[in-house]
Amino acid sequence: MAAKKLLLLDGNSLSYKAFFALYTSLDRFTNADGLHTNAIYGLNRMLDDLLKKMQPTAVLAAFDAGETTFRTKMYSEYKSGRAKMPEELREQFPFILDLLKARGIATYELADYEADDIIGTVALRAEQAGYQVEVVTGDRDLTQLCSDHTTVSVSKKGVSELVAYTPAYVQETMGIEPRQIIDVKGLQGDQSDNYPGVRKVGPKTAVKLIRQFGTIEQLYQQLDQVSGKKLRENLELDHEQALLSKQLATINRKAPITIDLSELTYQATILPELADFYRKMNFKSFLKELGSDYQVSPSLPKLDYQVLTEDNLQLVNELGNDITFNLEMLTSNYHTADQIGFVIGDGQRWLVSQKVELLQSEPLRKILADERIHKNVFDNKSQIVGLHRLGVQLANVDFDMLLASYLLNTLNNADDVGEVANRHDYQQVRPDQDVYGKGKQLAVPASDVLFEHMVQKALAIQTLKPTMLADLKKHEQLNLYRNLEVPLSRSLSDMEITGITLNAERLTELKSKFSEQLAEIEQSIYQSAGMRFNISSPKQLGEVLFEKMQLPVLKKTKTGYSTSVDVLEKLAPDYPIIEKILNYRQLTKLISTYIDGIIGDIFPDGKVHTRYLQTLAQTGRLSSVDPNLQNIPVRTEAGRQIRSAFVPRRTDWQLFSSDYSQIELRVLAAISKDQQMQAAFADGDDIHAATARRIFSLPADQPVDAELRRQAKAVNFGIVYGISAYGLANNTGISKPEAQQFIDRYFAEYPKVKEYMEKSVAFAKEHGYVETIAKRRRYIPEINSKRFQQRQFAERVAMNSPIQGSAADIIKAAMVKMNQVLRERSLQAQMLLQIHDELIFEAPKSEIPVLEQLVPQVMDSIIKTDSVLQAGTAFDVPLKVESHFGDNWYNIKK
DNA sequence: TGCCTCACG
DNA sequence: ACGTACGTGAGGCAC
Repeated sequence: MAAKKLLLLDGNSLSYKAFFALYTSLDRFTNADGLHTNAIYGLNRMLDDLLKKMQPTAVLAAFDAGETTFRTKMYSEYKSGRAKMPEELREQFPFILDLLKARGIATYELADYEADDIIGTVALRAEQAGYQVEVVTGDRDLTQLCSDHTTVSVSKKGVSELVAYTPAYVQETMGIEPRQIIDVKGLQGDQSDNYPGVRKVGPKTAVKLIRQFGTIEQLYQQLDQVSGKKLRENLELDHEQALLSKQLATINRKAPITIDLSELTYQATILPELADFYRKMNFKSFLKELGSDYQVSPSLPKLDYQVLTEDNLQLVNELGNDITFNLEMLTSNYHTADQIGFVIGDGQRWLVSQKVELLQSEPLRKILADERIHKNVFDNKSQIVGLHRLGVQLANVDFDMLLASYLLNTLNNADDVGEVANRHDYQQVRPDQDVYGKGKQLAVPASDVLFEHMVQKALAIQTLKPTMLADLKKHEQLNLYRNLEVPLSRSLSDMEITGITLNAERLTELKSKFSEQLAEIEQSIYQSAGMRFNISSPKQLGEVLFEKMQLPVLKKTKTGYSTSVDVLEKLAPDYPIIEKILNYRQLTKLISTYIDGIIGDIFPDGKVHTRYLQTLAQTGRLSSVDPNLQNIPVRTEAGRQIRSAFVPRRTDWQLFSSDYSQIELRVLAAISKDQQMQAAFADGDDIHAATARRIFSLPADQPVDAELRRQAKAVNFGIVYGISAYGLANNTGISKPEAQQFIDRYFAEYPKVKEYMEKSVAFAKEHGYVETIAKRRRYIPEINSKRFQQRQFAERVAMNSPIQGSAADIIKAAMVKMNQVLRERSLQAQMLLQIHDELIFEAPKSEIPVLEQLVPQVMDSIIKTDSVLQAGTAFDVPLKVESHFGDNWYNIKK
């Protein structure tokens, strides 16, 4: 029989060690529920190492049961004055117990006893039963247990390095026997456990005395033989304390433990629960180490499904009226992705196929378009667009799992059913990447694998629907979900499908123009530098400017010299090369991103079909990809010319644009209820000038100096971003004290704005999130972070998100309404783009007068007419909309 | 893949 | 003492 080996773990001290070893990464280790996982992770790493190294046949992890023990009864000050356990660690203990359970490791705690006593008692019993015992702890106190059969390993800094204490090692390093450790501690006391020992006796003296006398008791019997008068006096004075301290230091090896050694048997087999646990904790690397068998929870029943063919299509007619559907696509861009199959079912019956053309058959087409049948999908927009490519309609989408997940918590988003389901405690779906691979390996798997995966996804959607809808209700977000985001997903699909027409010739024309200028500038830069180099390489450019040419270094980045615009602009007046570099940068940016980039995105129909990401931005804004049409240049003339390539679909059509004027400041005025600011908007004032008048105490009847207006404008921006003096100073070139003065003046003039900022932060601290006028939430767990920098950032987020997010709510509501109104009036005009505070349409010239009246009317009345926006308190600020039109985007004028 | 830079609101 | 303006996407470089 193999040697019996027992591993005893000091659960508390090792958890502490693991927690602090990964303390700097505290915020990187969180799972979907916001639980910190660093200690759990660190402990698991340690377990992996230990189990491999020691190969135990039995394992026990011992824990402290509570704060009061027999020791506190002996001495009430025992362990008092200790720093409280950080909340970020405390919350991890229940899961540490789960981890151990999932690893098949026994755990034990006992009222009135510490983990040490459990370990001491079990170690003794195990020694007697013939075990080799290995104790692992972060606490040196346990070294008193080491013997010929017991080794005590203490983790040093971090958790990976262990120092093994054997009797020989104790003798060698301390010059005493293990059993004498308690005598030494009795004399010297223990600061962290808060018991005193004998005054003026430290480790050196204590060891010397114990080496001479053997034990504390023998020492006191022969006190007269102690050398040193003062020492003798002190020993005498603290006689009782010494004995008490020894008692406190002594591990109780006869604790009334009810667990039997036979219950500690450990088998190194992997349990399915462990994989589930890793998934719940978001431990991707550990999950991977388990191997492919454990990537999916194996405890599932085999799924039943039928493969649809032309011959059994009537099966779809037997489905109920709450249907889950997914058109499976291989890549994320659903405008172009390979459509590799579909699944449709009602929870009772699942039907699958790889032949997406079957969706065009009458029975399927009819069900998908049926207004009376509820559909559940993962991403409505992708489904509408994907089906549209097949000429199939999708109606009455009741549940969009991705949208629901995003509204519940903006962080719970991914273009993957498995990942999103995971964040809602549903662990049965593999991530797409597992099934389809990535990069070069991306491929459609064997049909049974594909079908199984598609059905798992559909089942997840169907299963999570009731709980997620219930959660939305709890958040009071059903209105936001049903009447804003879901309808918006349809409007966005329309916009994406329509696309915007590009004049590709115009782009190539601009490219040759820019390229010519670029070639000249390039040569001129090489001449100034006296060498050729890659100007686009920040590294090489930094070397040329700051080493070869010896320009002053104003700012550095992590990896070298900063060559960003703000740095270069400061240098520009003194060094002619700088202007050329900035010019070079601008032209290369225009060519690569906005000319070559966009040309690469043009579809055969001559248009670009961007995708609006509806579930990404943490504030509730949209974003735009492939291509990004929300950052087409406008601020410089050269850049702006790119816009001339964006044209209406026909020459007798026009582009029409309406934008909200200062929507974020109006939102701020409304939600803060600041009378001064509201009055300025009600009177139709120039808000930046009005702000300048107030903070600089200018007379009401005089025009405001342009420079002062500019500064006031910067302060207004700063306010919206969650102001700090440092940030304002940095961004405007004024000094920090000056910036602080501006801010103080601002808050004095707009007191309710200040109050709003404070309230927002306080709300976030109390609830962990902030919300917009439409009840959109953003969770900000960092608001209570111990780290100043993180907390500071979280506070700015708490101030800014309701403002940016409410503005997003408003324009989204306007978009839904606009789409509806255009349809009702049977206008040919179509909405094409949304750029945060601006909507762009194309329309026949003849409809322009209609739009000029209609669009601003819808946009500025939306706050009064839309039910979703009424969720919050009254919005007492008028919205202002400005409109423009022209025959291309560059020419859009009033 | 991470960093830097720069385009927009 | 700390070192930030808020929210995004894309391209090029260097590893």
